Amino acid sequence: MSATAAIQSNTALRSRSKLPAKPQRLASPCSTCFLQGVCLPCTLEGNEIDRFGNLVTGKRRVARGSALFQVGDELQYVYAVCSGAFKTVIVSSHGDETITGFHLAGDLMGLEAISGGRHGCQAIALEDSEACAIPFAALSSLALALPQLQQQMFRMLSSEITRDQGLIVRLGSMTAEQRLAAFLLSLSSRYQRLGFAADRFVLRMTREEIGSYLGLTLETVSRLFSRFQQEGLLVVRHREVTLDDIERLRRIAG
Amino acid sequence: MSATAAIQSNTALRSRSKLPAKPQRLASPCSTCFLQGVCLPCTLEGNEIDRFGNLVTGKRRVARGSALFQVGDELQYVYAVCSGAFKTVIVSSHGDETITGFHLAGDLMGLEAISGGRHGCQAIALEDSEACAIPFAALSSLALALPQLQQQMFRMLSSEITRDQGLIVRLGSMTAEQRLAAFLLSLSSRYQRLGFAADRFVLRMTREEIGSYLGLTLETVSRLFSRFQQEGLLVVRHREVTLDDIERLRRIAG
DNA sequence: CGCAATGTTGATAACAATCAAGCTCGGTGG
DNA sequence: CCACCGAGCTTGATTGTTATCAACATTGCG
Repeated sequence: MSATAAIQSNTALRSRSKLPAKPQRLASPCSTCFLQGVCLPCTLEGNEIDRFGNLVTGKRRVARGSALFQVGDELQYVYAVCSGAFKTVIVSSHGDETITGFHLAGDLMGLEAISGGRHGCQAIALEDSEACAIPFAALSSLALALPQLQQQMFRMLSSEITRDQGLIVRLGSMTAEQRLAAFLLSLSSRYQRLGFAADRFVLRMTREEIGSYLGLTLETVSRLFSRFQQEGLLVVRHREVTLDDIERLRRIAG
Repeated sequence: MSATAAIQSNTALRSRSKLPAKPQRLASPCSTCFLQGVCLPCTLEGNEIDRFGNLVTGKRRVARGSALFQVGDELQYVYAVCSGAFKTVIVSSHGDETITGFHLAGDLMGLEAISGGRHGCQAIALEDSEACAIPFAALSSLALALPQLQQQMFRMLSSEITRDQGLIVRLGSMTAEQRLAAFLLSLSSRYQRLGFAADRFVLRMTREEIGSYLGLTLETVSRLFSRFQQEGLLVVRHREVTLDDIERLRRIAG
């Protein structure tokens, strides 16, 4: 196993799912999922989790580079990332692509489609990944019966708004340096939340993808990584990043 | 009445509210509101509208420049703009302000607070305005009983996501020129939706506020207005804008 | 192994920011 | 009623950050 793989593989969380499942007849996928506590149904209890889990008809495997859903696809499902990572991309009328988000395990995707009934972006796997498909109509119906679930859905939609507005602030009024620092800190805390190290992780995306997300060119991103390294803020080797001075990164990010 | 006022006052829609209300005992505020068809309860019917309207305990008057809610305020209400206009502002740790949205009649504000329980931005009136305060807890409860209402809330949250992601794309990958063109077109269609002219309106915000929203300085915004006028795209006099070539603006906006 | 994809670094250019000066308009007080 | 004042806006000169263009290095996949 390479050093890189040792830093971060899914085994940390995965191993939990290998514990013997409770001998329940109707055990739903969610009741044995290693993402309990992070994923959508995290505020549900016992029997509610099963009712929710029974909605989740299929786990989709998505190969690196392929799409989980496409722009224009009718909204049938919202998706929860089980493993791997995705990017969501908006394609303009001229064909240029902007990445609006990176999505790790436990993140929900496709919420932007609820208003118009069709997906307004595409979700592409950054590595071989899996996502749970949750039929939206059934999810809404169940949410009428489970107040906790409705509340959680409101919260997740609202989180997406909060996240997007954070990005708006960064794009609108921060320098390239501040944006990259904030991006790295955000990744760091998300990995930490998933049980990984906060100061050492592997980027799942290219410099160009980071640039697209941050409104910068890939050259600028590359130069900034070099500069941050020179300044002793981090060590970067290809996609492997070690944050050496998180406090100073925070000050830079503002 | 000045020429400016004639172009756009609320009388266009207001007059509807002067029709005699149905002689219903429990007529709620919403059943006589001139924003029916635009506002949150727009998919509800008859009796449902009244149940919804009874939640709306108070219409808040907000003087130009004052806040409807502040950063850190506990989420008690979400707000629907009745008249006037608001901006929502995020204040960074360094004290600099970024405008994340402008809100006209029928728009909902405060949705970003659902996830964290506290408002993450402040809403400031751009002119003397009114907003309906809707208690969020009661709204959620009612949504459990009225599937149409739940659905509409999901849709409005999702619209906010769509709107924010549109702004992300503009900030991340469009030139100053494209951003301003897109901004004007967006205002245009929103005014049209409210029953006003699409090609002639009064800006409710300063150049500086437009700049903050678009990630530009006020000077750049001012120069762009001048250039657009020179190029025959529009006529701008102070806050009064007439769009003369919407088609070309669309091509610029991309 | 070879090639395409990805990443680094340098030189130059462009777009928008900053700094600066003066204008317009509406409100206020003499 | 008029003059003054200040907020908001316009325009010009200059600077600076980041984009663009270009060359080359590295990597990993087929």
